Amino acid sequence: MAMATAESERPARVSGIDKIERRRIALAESALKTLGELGYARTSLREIANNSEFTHGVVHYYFRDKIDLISYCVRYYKTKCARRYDEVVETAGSGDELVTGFLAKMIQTLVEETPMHKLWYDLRAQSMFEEQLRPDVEAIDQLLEEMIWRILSRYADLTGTAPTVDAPTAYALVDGLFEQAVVGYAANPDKTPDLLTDRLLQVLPKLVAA
Amino acid sequence: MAMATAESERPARVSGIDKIERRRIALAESALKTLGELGYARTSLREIANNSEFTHGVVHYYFRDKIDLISYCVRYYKTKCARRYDEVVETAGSGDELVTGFLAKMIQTLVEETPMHKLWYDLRAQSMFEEQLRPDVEAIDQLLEEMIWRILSRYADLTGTAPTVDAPTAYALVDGLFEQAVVGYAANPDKTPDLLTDRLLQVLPKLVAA
DNA sequence: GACTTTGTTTGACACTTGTCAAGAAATCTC
DNA sequence: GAGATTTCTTGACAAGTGTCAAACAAAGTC
Repeated sequence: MAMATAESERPARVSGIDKIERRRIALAESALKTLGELGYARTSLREIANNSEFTHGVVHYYFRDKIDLISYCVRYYKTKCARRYDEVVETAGSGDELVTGFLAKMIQTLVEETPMHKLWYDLRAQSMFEEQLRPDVEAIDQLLEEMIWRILSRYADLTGTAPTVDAPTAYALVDGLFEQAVVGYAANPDKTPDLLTDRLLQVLPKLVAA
Repeated sequence: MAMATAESERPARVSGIDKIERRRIALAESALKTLGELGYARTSLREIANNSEFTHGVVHYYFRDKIDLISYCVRYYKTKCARRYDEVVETAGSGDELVTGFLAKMIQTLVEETPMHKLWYDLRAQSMFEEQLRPDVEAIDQLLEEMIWRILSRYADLTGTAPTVDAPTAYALVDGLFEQAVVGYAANPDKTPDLLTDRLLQVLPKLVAA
């Protein structure tokens, strides 16, 4: 019973670490589901535990505190989302094909993973008030910026042009449109995907030039 | 004791409704101050009351419940922010002058009213989870969109061009850049204003064409 | 087998939250 | 002035929070 307040002490067992990591992932996945539905502010550790196969005590066995859990969730989440368009970027043979594939994937994730995107914008807002979230949020933002930049660069390549904005600008623009769509999706799930497509089609060509 | 003497501050007689409205505004202003600092999630009614000259019971005398207060705050806030650039739009005599004035005002509000902007992005995120906030948030979004559109239209006029994107698109783009700046301002208050200026200068000309 | 380590449940703690109500104080009405 | 009305304070409430720790179960080790 010496480890009740688990500091930086680690159970020195390799297979154990693996098992621990597995549990943490399971907890994180469950937490992400709840977080995506309720948002950061309204999600409690008990609620997370309730929507999982574990009890609320287990959460504290695997995570130091709430921020530690959320932090882990955010980091886990980021590994799943920033490579979403890689295949499209690599396989597209023309500018049009790239744009089409990119838009299709973006609409797909907007529709199928709405809760995750809502959570992301929520967490980014929370990071303005909760310093502990900032590093993780910044890291994801960086990843997303690079993701957009890969797409824009490739698009320029395929169309024999060059980007006319830098990476942070391109990301902010596309992200602005996407966030607008995520927010609007709640009120208008039917129209929103087409609107987003339309708007991106307006904008993308303006971000490159010969 | 203090009764007979100085009453310089107290308005002698105000009609009941007016007085109530005055109190609500005072409460709202106090609440906005606290909300801007702590964010929606971490702001309690008691905290609001503590940072004001009232006690926590008064809040419930003037507002039905918490959402009623926040709602009122949001509506009060919106009346103060969406006309921020009107003077610039009306007085600018050339495209350059308009852009310069617009950028100056935007940087100014970014720096001087950071908490309000943080709160706004927080509240917009919360509205995705809390339905009662949605109507107010939508109304503000609409106002901001119109504000941006007035600027872009005028800019087009002054430069003998026409906008090449529609109003929602223009708003999403500018808002994406501004939100990026608000989030970044916490980590990097020195560089951020210049970066935002630079990025807007990159983008604005692309939103009009002859 | 018995013993130790690891994992889990359960229940408690101290605290904060929104809400409300009873009464005090100030204000208004006559 | 006295009485009625509005405004405010205070204290309480039930519910929910993060956190922790002691009892319990399981698994691993000798």
